[in-house]
Order: sequence, then structure tokens, then C-alpha cells
Amino acid sequence: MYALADCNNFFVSCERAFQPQLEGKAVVVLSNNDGCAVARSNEAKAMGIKMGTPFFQLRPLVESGKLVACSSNYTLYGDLSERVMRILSGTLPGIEKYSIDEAFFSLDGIQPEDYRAVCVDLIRRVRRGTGIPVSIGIAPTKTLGKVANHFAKKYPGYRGVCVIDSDDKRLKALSLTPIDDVWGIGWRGAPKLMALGVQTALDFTRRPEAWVRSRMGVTGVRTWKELQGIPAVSAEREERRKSICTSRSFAEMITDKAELRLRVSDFAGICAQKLRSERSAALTVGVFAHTNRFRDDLPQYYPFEIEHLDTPQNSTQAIVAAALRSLDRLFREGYSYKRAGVVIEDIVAADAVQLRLFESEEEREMRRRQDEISAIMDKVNKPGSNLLRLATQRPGHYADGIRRDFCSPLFTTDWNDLLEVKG
DNA sequence: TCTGGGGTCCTAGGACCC
DNA sequence: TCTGGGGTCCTAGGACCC
Repeated sequence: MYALADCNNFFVSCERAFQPQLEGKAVVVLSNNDGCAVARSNEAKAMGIKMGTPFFQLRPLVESGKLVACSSNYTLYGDLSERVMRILSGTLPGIEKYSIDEAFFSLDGIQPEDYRAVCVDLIRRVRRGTGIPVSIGIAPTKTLGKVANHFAKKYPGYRGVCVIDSDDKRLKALSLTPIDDVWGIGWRGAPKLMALGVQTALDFTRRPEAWVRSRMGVTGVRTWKELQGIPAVSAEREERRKSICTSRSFAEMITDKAELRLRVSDFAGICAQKLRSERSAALTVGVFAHTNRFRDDLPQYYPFEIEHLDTPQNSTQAIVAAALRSLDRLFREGYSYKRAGVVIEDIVAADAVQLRLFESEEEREMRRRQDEISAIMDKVNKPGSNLLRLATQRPGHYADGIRRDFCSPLFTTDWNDLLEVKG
């Protein structure tokens, strides 16, 4: 049996963990630049506030005191996520972190009659240790675990734990699950299925496999099997990420190439830092820039350019230089850029780098020095800081230039601490 | 005025091979 | 008038997840 532990309204719960006065109130957490709602408390959901609602539409509610808005504070959420995961993995073996706020684990070795008690206790300990409320769904497949988790959250009677351990329970649960709530059926698939007469997860499982295959592809068949209790979603993810992306929307639109170069340098620098922190190196550096897609009155442009390195690298200098070459190729005057990003691909282990056959002595020496400089930067810079940086990068904190009008204090990280030089 | 960010996997079609 | 068949690999774009 699989168990899925999922934090309730995670970002909101993180804010509440340090601001108990938010308990019981309608709260939303906003995306970067206070753009739109990315997390909602149950009270906010009950008010009909949808995921992704732009903040300017919520502002009246905030001003009249009916709703509290928080700017997002990802450092805080990452920190609390780590603590939650630590408690979970300290209790049960074989935990698989699936996202910032959820993890799968196996219940092998636990007697079925003890599932509930073990999980209720786990929830209590996470709550006591972090302040974060968690729900757990238990079922023979991950997709059914998601379904069970849904019920655990929805009905207080379950006290946070819902078990699907018989066919009766499975069929009952599926009949109560709308098809668009099913994990793996997205915003394109759901309307398509509903038009074909599939309203619930149960309807879906009653279609023949070939019917599903021809309309929803192999991923649809996987979901179809999982809902019947046949595991079809692979157990483990790879330990090394296949791509790394750093991108931001800008508070203001950027028309100036020099300004865009600064921002892209920052993004590339963060990517390089992430690469090194995972002891990885990469062969491909891509850059994209977007105009503001909501401004019909302005010309639109969505370029993407890739640069291949001749040997995998992870130094800030190499990654930033490659990104800037791509930017120079894609940049066009006359557009107002609202968002840009750097994407790293073809990632390999840094200690297994395949060297070039005909690399010159000078090239090798340059790479060695760049790696050395990056190592020093990593020693001096704390996460999120670029105290020591390239001249092509902006001074200051990475969050500069992002609007965060409703940011909570940095409860688990201190500003001065970020600026303190190690050693 | 104001609309997020970071990932994975699948597929169809093209390039290339013999 | 006539122009093979069977593969693999790569890539861009789409769909999905949180």
C-alpha cells in the first residue's frame, strides 16, 4: 500500500505557523510580484477565490478586511518543507518526496489494522514539530492515494487519514470523484472526457482500455489502470534533475538591452549555483524572454535561444557567458520584455565530465581557474545572496526588483545572516 | 495599472542510416 | 511512366504536475 502525505494549503499554513492570528481567517498567498493567488486557506476557497486569481481583482476584499494577502516567501516555505520531510522520513522508511508539500511512502511492514493509528500519530507529530497540518491518503496505487488524500482533507470525520483498502471503498470513492479531480487528467483532458459522457472517475474506469488508449494516449491508460488498483506509475524518480530553470517576471517591463543582460546574468548565476550544489555540470544553456502576453496593444515576441558548451561546465562564468551569447542572439529592439529566464539542460555528474580530446592547455587552465573562482563564490555567498558576483550581475539581494508588498518577516532566515561573510 | 515559477514525460515528424 | 523498406535518434511542442 502507498501512503501520500500532503500538507494542507501549504503556503498559507507556513504563514500561519508563524502568525497564529491568521488562523480561522481567509488568507491567500500571492505569486512573485504579488501577481496572483497561488495558495488559499479553506476560508478563502469557500469565498469562491480561485487558484491563479490576479491580485488586482482581490484588492477590494483585502482593503475591506475580508481577506488577508501574503507575498510569497519561498525561503520560509522551503525551510518548513525540509522540517516536515525530516519528521516523515525519520518515522517511515522509503519516503519519496514528490513536491515541496507532499511525499509518498510505503507502508510495508505495518499491519493493515495499524495504518490509521500510525498515520494519525504521524500527523500529530508533524503538527507539533512544525505547525503544519498534513493529510494522509492510503491506497494500493499512487493515483488512488491521491483520491484518498482528497477525502481525508474534505471530511473532518476522517481526522486527516483516509484508507481505500477494499473494492467497495474504491468504487464508492471513484463514484464521488469528478473526472477533473483525478491526478493525471488535466484541464485539456477533463472537458474532452466530459463531452464523451465521462463525468466521474468511476465512469472513466468503465471504458475499455482501447477506448482510453485512442483518446488519452499511454498516460491516460496509466491513470485508468491506477484507478483500478493496478500500479502503473513508476515508483521512483531519478535522483539527478534533467533540467534547471530560473526565471522571473519583472515588476516593470524592460526595453533596455543592458538591463536585460543584468537580469539574465543573475538568472544564469543562480542556475550555476544550483548546478554546483547538486554536484552537476551541464552542456546546454538556453535563454528565453517574453513580452507581456496580457498586453494586446503591444507587439508580442517569445524568443528562445540555445547555446551548447563543448564540455559540461558549472562555473558561474561559463554559464553566464553562454547565457549572454544566447541573449545577444535573441534580443530585438522595440519590444517590452516582461519575463525572462535561463534553462539548463543535458545535465551530468560533475565528477564524471567527459573532457574534449583536443582541448588546449590554455582552455584547460581557464576552466580550472573558473571552477576555482566559483568554489570561492560558493564559500562566501550564502544561499540567495550574491555578495561576491560577476561584474555583469546586479548587486544586492536576489529578491530585489520583485514586488512583495505583503511579505512576512524572514522568520527562519535573517537578512544580516545572508550578508555575513563566512570565514 | 495590476495576471507565477519549476519541473517531467510523451509524441509526431524530420533527419539520418543501411 | 516510373521512385523501397525498415530502423534509430533528435527535437519541438504539448500535456501534465505542484
